[in-house]
Amino acid sequence: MKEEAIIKNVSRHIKLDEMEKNYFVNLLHHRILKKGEILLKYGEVCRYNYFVINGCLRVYSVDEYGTEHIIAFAPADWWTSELYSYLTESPSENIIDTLTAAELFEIKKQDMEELFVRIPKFERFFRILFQNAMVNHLNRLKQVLSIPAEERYIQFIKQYPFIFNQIPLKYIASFLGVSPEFLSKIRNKIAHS
Amino acid sequence: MKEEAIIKNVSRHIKLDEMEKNYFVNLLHHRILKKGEILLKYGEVCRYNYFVINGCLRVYSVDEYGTEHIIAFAPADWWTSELYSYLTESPSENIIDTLTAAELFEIKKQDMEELFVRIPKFERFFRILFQNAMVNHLNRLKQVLSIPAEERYIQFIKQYPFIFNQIPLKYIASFLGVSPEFLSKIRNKIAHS
DNA sequence: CGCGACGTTGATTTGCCTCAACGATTGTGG
DNA sequence: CCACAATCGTTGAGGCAAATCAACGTCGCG
Repeated sequence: MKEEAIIKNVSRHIKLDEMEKNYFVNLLHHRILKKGEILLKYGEVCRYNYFVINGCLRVYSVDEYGTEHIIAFAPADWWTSELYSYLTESPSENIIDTLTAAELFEIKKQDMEELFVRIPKFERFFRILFQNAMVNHLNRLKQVLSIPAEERYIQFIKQYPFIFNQIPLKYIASFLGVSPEFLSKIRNKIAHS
Repeated sequence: MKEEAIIKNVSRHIKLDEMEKNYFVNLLHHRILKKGEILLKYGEVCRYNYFVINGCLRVYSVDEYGTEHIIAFAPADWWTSELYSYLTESPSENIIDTLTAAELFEIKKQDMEELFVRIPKFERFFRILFQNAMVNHLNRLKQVLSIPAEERYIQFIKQYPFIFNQIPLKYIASFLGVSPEFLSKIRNKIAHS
C-alpha cells in the first residue's frame, strides 16, 4: 500500500513501533497531481512538508529578467518544502510545481508540530533532513564557484540518473546554472570524446 | 564590560533575567587573537560556536586547484561556526581564521546543549540564527546564478560597509566569486560613471 | 495532421580569467 | 630607523567559458 514508501523512508533514520506508524500515517494527506500543477505559488506561505511517492517536483525562483532558477528537484522518495517560508511563515519567493505527473503526501505544519511533541523521534528525523538540505546547498554554492559546467553536468548525471531520465534537459541546465544551448554543446562534446 | 555586547546581541531575540544572563555568561570563554590565527583547521571537528566582539573572521574552503573560496565573513556582533562539522561531529572541509586582530567568545558544544535544557529560550535563539544562515546561503546561491559580478559587488558594499572598510579587497573578490583583478576593473568602471 | 515544446547547431558577443608588469603601502629584520 | 621584502591594488594583453540570437529538425500531443 502507498504508505509503505514513506514509512520505509522515515525508518532509515528512526525506528517506529506500530502505534507510532499509525499515528504518523493518519496525518498524511495523499495527493495525485498532473504535470505542471502548482503546489506553492509565489507570495504564498508554505504550510506543508511534501513527500514524493513518484514523479518529480521542482522548487524554483524567477529573477528580475524573468529567468527561472531551479533551487531543488524532488524526485521519488524525497522530501521537499520551501523551508524559509515554512519556518518563518512569510510569503515565499519561490515556487513549487510538478515536472511530471506525481503522487505525494503532504503534512500540515500544525500536525507536524503535534507530532514532534507526541513522538520526539520525529523532531530528530526532520532535523537530520534539514541539516542535509543545508549541506547540499553549501556544496552547490561551492561547485558553482569552483568547477566548470561540464564537470558539474557529469557529476549531476552520476549522482541523479533517475532525475536525468525523466525530465527535459532544459531544467537540468537551469539547475546547473547554464543556458540550455550551452548544455547541449557540453553534451555534444562529451559524446565525441 | 566585555560581556555586554553578547548579551545585547542575544537580547534581540529572547528576553533574559539576571540569573539566566549569569548562567550564560559563565559558559563563555574569552579569547584575543592576532591577525591570521586559525580557529578551525581543515579536517578538525568543530566543537565551538563563536561570537565576534570585534575584528573580522572568515570561513573558507580551498578547492582542488588551491583557490580559496570564502563562504562567510564574521565581523563584530556576529555568530559563526562550521555548522555541518559542528552538528554532525565530522571533520570540517572548511577553515576558520581571523582576517584582522580579533576578540571573541567561544562556547563549547556540550555547554550549549546543557544550556538548551536549562534555558530552552536559547534553543529558540540558535534555531533563529540557524535559519538565517540558511536563508543567507540560499540568497547567495541565487545571486551567483542570476546577477553579474558588478551588481553583486554594489550590493555587497551597501549591505556590509563595515566589512568592506576593514579587510583587503581580495577577500571580497573571493566572497563574490571573481578574481581580484576583475574586481579591480569593476571598481574602476564604477568610479568612472 | 499541424502546432508547440524541445534539443541541437552555428555565428557572434560578452563576462570573466590568466599572466605579467608596475607603483604604493605595509611590515620586518638588521 | 632604514632598507628590503612581501602584500596589495591596479592596469593591459590575450584567451576561454558561456550567453545571446537565430535557424532548423524532431517529436509528442491535441
